[in-house]
Amino acid sequence: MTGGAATGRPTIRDVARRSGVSVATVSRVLNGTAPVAPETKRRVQEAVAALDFISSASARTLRPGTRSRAWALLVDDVDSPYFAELAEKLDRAAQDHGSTLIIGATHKLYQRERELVREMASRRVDGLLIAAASGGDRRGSNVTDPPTVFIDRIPTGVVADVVTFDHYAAVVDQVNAFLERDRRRIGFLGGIVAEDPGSRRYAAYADALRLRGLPLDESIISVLHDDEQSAYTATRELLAQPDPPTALVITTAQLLLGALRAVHDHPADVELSASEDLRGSFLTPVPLLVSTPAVSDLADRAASLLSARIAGQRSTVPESIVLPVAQQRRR
Amino acid sequence: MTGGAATGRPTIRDVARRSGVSVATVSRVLNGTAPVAPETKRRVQEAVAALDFISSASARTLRPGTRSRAWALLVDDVDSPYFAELAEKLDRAAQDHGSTLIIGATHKLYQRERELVREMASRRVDGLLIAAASGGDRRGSNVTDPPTVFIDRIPTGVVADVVTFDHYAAVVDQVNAFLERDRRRIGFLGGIVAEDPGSRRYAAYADALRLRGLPLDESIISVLHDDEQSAYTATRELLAQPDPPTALVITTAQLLLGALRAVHDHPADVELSASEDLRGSFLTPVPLLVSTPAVSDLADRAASLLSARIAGQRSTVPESIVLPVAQQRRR
DNA sequence: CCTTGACATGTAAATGTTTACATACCAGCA
DNA sequence: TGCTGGTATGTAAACATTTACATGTCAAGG
Repeated sequence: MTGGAATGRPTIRDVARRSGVSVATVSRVLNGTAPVAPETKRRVQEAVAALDFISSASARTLRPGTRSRAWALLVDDVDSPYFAELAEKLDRAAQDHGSTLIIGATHKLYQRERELVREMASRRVDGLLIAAASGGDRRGSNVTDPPTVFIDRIPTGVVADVVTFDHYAAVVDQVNAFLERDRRRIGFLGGIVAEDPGSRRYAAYADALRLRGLPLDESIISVLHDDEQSAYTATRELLAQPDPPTALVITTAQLLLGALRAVHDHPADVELSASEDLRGSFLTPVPLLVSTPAVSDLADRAASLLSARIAGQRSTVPESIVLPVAQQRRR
Repeated sequence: MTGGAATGRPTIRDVARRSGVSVATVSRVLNGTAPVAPETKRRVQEAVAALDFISSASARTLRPGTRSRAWALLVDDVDSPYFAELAEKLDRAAQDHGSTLIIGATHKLYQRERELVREMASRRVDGLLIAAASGGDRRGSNVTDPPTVFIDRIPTGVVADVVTFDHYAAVVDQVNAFLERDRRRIGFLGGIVAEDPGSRRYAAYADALRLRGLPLDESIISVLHDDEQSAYTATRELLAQPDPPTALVITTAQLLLGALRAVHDHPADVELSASEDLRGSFLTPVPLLVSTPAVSDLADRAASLLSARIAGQRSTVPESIVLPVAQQRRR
């Protein structure tokens, strides 16, 4: 039994013993921080291989001034299509910076988000990427928190680095596109999320109509839970009215899915637009305009902003980056 | 400046100093491991709150016999629809077990997978969930590795815990469903992945045909890269032949997407089946039968198997769980 | 009054790694 | 010979936390 402690993993001491040198020398071989005689180096490497030694990140991180080489990403849910692309890009970015990405899902519970922030702080992550709803107020969060970048969510009560899309302009574009196609009775289908970016989208819808002198008609506005079934029901009800909308502005992918199912099951003369895309949206039975935010750009910007913060200047004034959103016609 | 080391975070010493007790007492208050006088406890908690003290997971994990309370999940890519559901469930499961899930993407590179396994070992995760392609041979991996459960991938060269779906039976069911509907000229569209589960699916397709006395016709079998564009082209070519297939067995969601786009753009008398579903698949222009594996069951089984391994019996014989796959008609 | 034991708290060792500092050796040179 | 300086290596402290062990106080029971 050469083995170290209860974990069963060999330690640097085991390697040192086996190769007949001190732990310092082993460390130097491992990190190449100082010259080591070729013969010694060979013996150490042999021992490392034989024992399958893997140094403990915990012990390494313990020393002051050392990075944990871990980034944390907080999202609402892991299984949203928007998240998938974001996580993919951020994972690559973190990897490019030699770090591991730790993902936490808040399920839109602010309480859970706070827990996760502490959890990540406990793991001493080098940086925090928050793409979660963050319903609560962030005031009072300590300055000793790790550097944080908010992604597509504008936090309340704190000035921080933010990278976001211009969701407002995107919805305005959608409304204008409808008007150009002579669709003037434009309804709205959105989630009840009071937070960003849902609120920005509704504001854009309302403002765009007002600007064109069109009335804001509550009978064709539906604000509901962000799930497919609710959207299905709501769409059917909206379209079954005496004077139904001829176009619908939809916010999320979930809602789009429900609306598509509704018009698929019960054809209607309506056009749709959505702020999130869906794989397979080209199969739409009705004309559809979707926003295709460049999520990979978003991720890149967030990653480089974060890595800059980690690298140094925490005193600099917070940055706020707003990316434009393109629209794509699916039919 | 009460602050501790370079990280800027207060340490347990800072809390001790501020509340006028020893570090041991602070630890006891934090963990409730021993009785502490009410007044003392109050003072400590006050100091903890004032300093926003969060104990270092690294330091805690250092002691032998201590869990890191982290699980690692290795997947091919973060942005596959199959992964999303899996990760969501496993994240919840890990949380239920008081652990954090760390996700790593291998991008189907075996080299990267090996790196990640070491990386996770370095972070001393309590358990490893591998849902990645694992093209390589796992022989020689050290016994001191953390407890590992393979998810929907049967590793070569090692006996380990495995939870998987009966993909073979699923494809056989698909073929039989076609035959019942008098579709006898059944083609195949699959990824070139030599590994599991792609290989199992092709075997099932071939066996099912053979069993019914049908020929294996290479002109309606297409094995290609697992991306949408390849599938689009391949589908068009298959259907443009003199004697085109009247049905297509498709493996992945990516391929299904391409095939759907092809038959959407160029209608044909063909029926499809797929081993993975797609949100919005109900919009299919042709009859479609999809496998709907109960991913949440898979995740649950994997999680409880892993947690059992972590809890104790590593010597027990490896378990192999195979879950059945249901089929759903989308049209 | 002395002993016993419960309870509250402190001291210090231990965990795995890195690194500042010390040591040892050896060649070159005055 | 004695010094200098470079190279290879060892020693031990530091990091943040937990915990075995020690210490001290106090009340109850003899």
